[in-house]
Amino acid sequence: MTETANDQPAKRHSGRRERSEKAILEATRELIAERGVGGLTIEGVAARSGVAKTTIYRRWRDRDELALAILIDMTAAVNAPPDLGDTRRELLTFVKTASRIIKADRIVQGLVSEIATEPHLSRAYRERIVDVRLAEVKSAIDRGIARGDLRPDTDVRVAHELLVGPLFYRLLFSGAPLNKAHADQVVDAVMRAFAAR
Amino acid sequence: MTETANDQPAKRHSGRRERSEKAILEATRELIAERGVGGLTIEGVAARSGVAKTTIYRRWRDRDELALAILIDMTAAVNAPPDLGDTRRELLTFVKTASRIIKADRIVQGLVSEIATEPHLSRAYRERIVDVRLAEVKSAIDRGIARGDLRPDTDVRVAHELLVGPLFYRLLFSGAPLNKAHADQVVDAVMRAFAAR
Amino acid sequence: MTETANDQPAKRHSGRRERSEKAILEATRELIAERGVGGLTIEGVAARSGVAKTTIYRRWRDRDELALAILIDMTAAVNAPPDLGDTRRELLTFVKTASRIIKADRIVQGLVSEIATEPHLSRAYRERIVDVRLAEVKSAIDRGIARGDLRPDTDVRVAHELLVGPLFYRLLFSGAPLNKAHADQVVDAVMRAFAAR
Amino acid sequence: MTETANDQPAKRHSGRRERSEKAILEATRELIAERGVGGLTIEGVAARSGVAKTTIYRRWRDRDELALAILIDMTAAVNAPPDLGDTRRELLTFVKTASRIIKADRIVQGLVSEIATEPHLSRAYRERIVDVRLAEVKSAIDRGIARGDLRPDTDVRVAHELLVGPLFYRLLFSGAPLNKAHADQVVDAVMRAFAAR
DNA sequence: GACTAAGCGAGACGGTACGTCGCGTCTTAAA
DNA sequence: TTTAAGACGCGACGTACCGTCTCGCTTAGTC
Repeated sequence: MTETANDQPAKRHSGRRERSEKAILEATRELIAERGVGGLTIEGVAARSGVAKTTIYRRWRDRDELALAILIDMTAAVNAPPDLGDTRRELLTFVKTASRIIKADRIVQGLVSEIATEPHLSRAYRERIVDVRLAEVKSAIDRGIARGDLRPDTDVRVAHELLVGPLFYRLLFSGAPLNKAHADQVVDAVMRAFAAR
Repeated sequence: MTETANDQPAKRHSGRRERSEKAILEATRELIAERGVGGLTIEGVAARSGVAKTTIYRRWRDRDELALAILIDMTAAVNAPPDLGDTRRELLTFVKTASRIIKADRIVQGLVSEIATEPHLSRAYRERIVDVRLAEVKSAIDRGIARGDLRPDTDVRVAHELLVGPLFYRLLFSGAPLNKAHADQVVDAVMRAFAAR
Repeated sequence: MTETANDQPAKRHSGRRERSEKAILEATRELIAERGVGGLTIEGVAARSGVAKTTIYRRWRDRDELALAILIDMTAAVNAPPDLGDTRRELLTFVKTASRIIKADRIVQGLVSEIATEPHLSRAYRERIVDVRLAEVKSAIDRGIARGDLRPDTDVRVAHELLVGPLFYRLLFSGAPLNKAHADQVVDAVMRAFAAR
Repeated sequence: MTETANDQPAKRHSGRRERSEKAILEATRELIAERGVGGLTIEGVAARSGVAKTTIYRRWRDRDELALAILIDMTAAVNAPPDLGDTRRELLTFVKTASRIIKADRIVQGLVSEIATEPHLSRAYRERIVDVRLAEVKSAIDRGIARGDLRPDTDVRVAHELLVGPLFYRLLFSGAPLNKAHADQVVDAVMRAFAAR
């Protein structure tokens, strides 16, 4: 299944589709960055991207789906923390990465209500983000257990919630900063909560 | 019943004001319960309450402020857990109460984006809810420290986030259930994380 | 039921309604005159009149209703031909007036399909125009019968159709001119068709 | 039924062309019958006929041209009334045939505005229909004159208008029925209007 | 019997207008 | 003075079709 010379079988006919999709996503990202998710408008995207409104609606059902696509695109780009040989460092990396992502462009803040409310978006978010993150945490925790750092009965789901829940709480409600110190505190607490012995 | 000179001196405003305010809030609550925060509309409230739109705008700047009033009203109604003589039970009570409240009528889900986004609402939410909850947790934790259950350097803010963060994460993102078992798991983890010695 | 001094009971509150209605109708008339009924657009009317689209839709269900209002307004403005003492001259006056009206601004041409097709508009047109014209013809014919010019069993409805049918046929299909000579020919034919004896 | 060398020599173009044209016209007729001319849509025709939109546009400039093709096709199918030896009967046949045609599928009602409005369609309709009908009436009237039933100076054009004008007026505006009795009344009136002597 | 050009299906695209919703402002008359 | 009533300008929604425009595939008709 190696990619031989003839490798554009997917390029069906024109690249029109791809060109306009790129323009739409770029305009969307710009608008969100400038005015927040609340200022995201299909008409605005159409105007800025030079694409017809209809073309946007041909690909995304509505405003929220478009925003979700951006969100998933941004979020999914991050990879699992590798095996660093140090459980605490791995969890810290995870938390810091998560922090960085959820702060970006205030997209999460603007979309969380729709995600929590529209079954359609809930499912997409869960499958594309929550489950992926969970798997990342699981691999780190499994290594921690193997190293004898964490107790074998550690509940990955709860550990995940304890790691990221505080971040979202600060982001959405308390307004407290998401910084290195906080990440340290959270990881320390989780390490103690699930320490072996 | 003519308006004679000697009116009740305590009846400050008019009575009309209170009557219509009551009607507005009731209609708002009903609409949120029936159709969620997204289905809450000033026009709908006016129609259902028999009050003019103008009257609503006279009291609340906009849709979000009205919804926030309802949210704060509901949330603030809950009181601090009393001294039960048992740190774990006190924290569990706190978590279970918080669970119950945030699930109510899906108001939090519908409003979180606005809360996280509008500085106006952020501040109101922080002062009226976050700080109050934090104080409640603090009193429970202080008692826990005094009893020798928790370490004296326990960071109340982080402890609070670890207690409620998982709830919000489930509510808003993962969709996992908020039940007694989960509350137990979270409280156990926090107890271990901040156990004395 | 005479109009006494106090005669503006209908002027409910502001004249805003009337002002915007006037602006809408004026813009509509202009657009029809410039570009025909086919070029009549709610958005165009809104733009030209400085009135919001919603305000237009508040008064007329859609494009066709608005155009019909203009049509009826124009058409209904004409009155029955008076008793001229001469049957032929009365019928000729009727035909010439009808000619003039139906040519105006090409509104009839643009609307006829909708009138013939939408039950809603059909009924309005019939009640507001057809029946009125019929009554006008009837009074002329009745006088003609009384004068001994026309046969007593003249069918008014058919006579009416014979008088105006040719006009509409020229207007809509054959494109032949609607002028004095044609009016004469038509009236002469009708006079002969229903001559007494 | 294999395609041997000796295909019909007359089969000029390709066969594909004819096949898709047939499919288009059939779908068009069905759509008009089901939903009226207003419900006729190029996209609908393409969908129903299994033909690409492009193919339709290759043959007809737009929606109206396609509809007109159908209209002319239906209307032109009728032939001139033969010499029946009776002027009144011949005119009656003409009127009844015209009645039947113009009621069919409400096509005339739906198209009349376009016919009256688009110079392109006006001309086509005039040449393909009006003039043809006029010739038919002329031959009947010429025979009537020859027979001594009608006056020699009978204006064929006006007679035609008097015969069909009432039909169109009923069809498009008054909504009165097009039936045998009405045809009789119209023909009687025209016979009297142009009777010899 | 193979080659080549026309005809075709598919469907993406920019565009215009639709009719709707709810916003927040404003004006008036009654209470 | 406060209210109910409701008209208004406005911005955006998501939809329906329009007519145009590549694309490659199919299919005759010619060599």
